[in-house]
Order: sequence, then structure tokens, then C-alpha cells
Amino acid sequence: MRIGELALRTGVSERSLRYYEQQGLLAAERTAGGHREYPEAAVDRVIRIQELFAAGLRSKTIARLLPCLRDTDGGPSEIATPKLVDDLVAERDRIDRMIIELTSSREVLDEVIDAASRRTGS
Amino acid sequence: MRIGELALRTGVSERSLRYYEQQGLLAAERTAGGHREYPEAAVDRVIRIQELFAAGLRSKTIARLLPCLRDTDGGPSEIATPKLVDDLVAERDRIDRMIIELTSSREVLDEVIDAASRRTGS
DNA sequence: ATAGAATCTGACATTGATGTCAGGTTCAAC
DNA sequence: GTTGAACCTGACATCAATGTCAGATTCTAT
Repeated sequence: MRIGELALRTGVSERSLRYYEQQGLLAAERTAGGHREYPEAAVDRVIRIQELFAAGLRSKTIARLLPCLRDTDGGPSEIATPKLVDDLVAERDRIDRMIIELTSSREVLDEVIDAASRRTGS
Repeated sequence: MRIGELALRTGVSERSLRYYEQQGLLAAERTAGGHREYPEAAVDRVIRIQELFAAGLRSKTIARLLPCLRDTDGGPSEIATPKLVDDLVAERDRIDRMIIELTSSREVLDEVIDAASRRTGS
């Protein structure tokens, strides 16, 4: 598929898709005229990339991580280097802390929302 | 306490603490010479602010939200306006989605880490 | 062949919290 | 009072993904 459809199906802007390619996160074939042609699997990959971005990973880390995923390509995935594992463990811990913080903030919001709703009579 | 101690105890930089004040998130008394003097409760408030920032809220939203918290001051808290409630509900939903994404990304990282650990023999 | 939609590259702007630096003032201890 | 640490303000820089725009090229349908 071409970039417009991929953008539509993933909810990610064309601008970002081109950026992903530039960062080595997302490969694309090219038509004779130079237009990008994506395989069907690109949809899942883009969504995964977005999730990793949302988790606070930077593109460089994602670029190192992606080849180690088994379900990204059918092909044989690489094994994470020790340095990468260290980094990923740090990221995982950070994500764990973030989930805790998010949950805490969620409760704060809920409290305020509930207090106001009770006033209004829901 | 003064800004240096507050920074130390919260892990938030002095720069950020001044920024919080500028954004109306954190009040401070002033000594005769103009130095900031914080009450003990500032520690908790700063930590809460940090959590809300980590949850992706912008300072303007936090500024509107803080007066509605009951445990921030002992005093009577304000009730959230309908507009604010709308915004907070949107934020809460976004946080919920983010937690889901984070959990998903956490699993991805775990998988790669485990695969590498098994190779190394843990 | 041609028109209009889609895509290309490249450059510049934005966002918002935070880092950093400079030059000056205040505080606390001796 | 002096000195060094802590603090003040104000300005400018940073980061990284994304938005946006311009001008050119390609694709697709008629």
C-alpha cells in the first residue's frame, strides 16, 4: 500500500511515517517513480512503533529494539546485545514507575471528577 | 524551607520549582531579602505536580486542577467547573489508553529481555 | 494527453518543560 | 565585616517528534 493509506489505517501522519523511515524504523519499497510502497505488515509495525514512542522510548532505542522482535518479521530475529538489554531493563523499570505514577494521577483526576459530579447530581 | 532543600527533597530542580511558581502551581512566601520560603506541605505538592506532568498534563491544566484537590491544603477546596470536568475526563481517558499502551510496550521489552537472558543463561 | 489527486524532498516552525549561564543580591557563619 | 554558599532574575539553548509549507514529480482515471 502507499503512504496515504498507511497513514489512514494507522492514524499516524504521513510526515511521521517518512520520519520513521529516516530513522530506520520502517522500511519501504519504492515504485519506479520513487513513491513508497508498504507491505501489509507495516500496519502492525507502525502501531507498535507508536506504542513504543508513547512509552517514552526514543527512535534510536526503538531502532535497536525492533530487529529483536520475533513477530515483526517472519524471519529470524536478532538477539539483543548485552548493552541493549541493559538499556531495555532501564526502560522497563522506567515504564513500571510511569505506570504507577499514571495510576496515581488517574486517581487524583477521578477524585476531582467525582466530587464535581456529586455536586451536579451526576 | 528554602528552594535548595525543596529541590533536594523532591528531586526536582530549582529551575523547575521557579517555573512552577511562575505557572501558578506552587506558591512561596518571601523572606525580607526576596528568597523563597516554602512550607512543609510543598514537598507533597511538588511530588504531585511531578506526577501530573508525568501523566502528560500541561501546566495550565494542572493549575486549574490543583485548587480542587482536598488533600493539598487543609482549607476548603474548590469545585471543578463543568469545562474543567470535561477536560479532566478527556485526560483520564487518555491516561487509561496510555496505561494500556505502556503495558503493551512493557511486554514487548520483557520478551526481548527474556529472549536475550535465556541465551546468556540468565 | 491531460487534469487532479497523491506523493516526493527539503526546510523551517512548534511545543513545553527543563538546562545552563551571567551578573547581581542575600544569607549565615566566623 | 567579610567571605563563601545559596539564591535571585532574565535570557537563551535544548530535545525530539511532529506540523506545515513550497515547489516539483508521479500516479490514475478519463
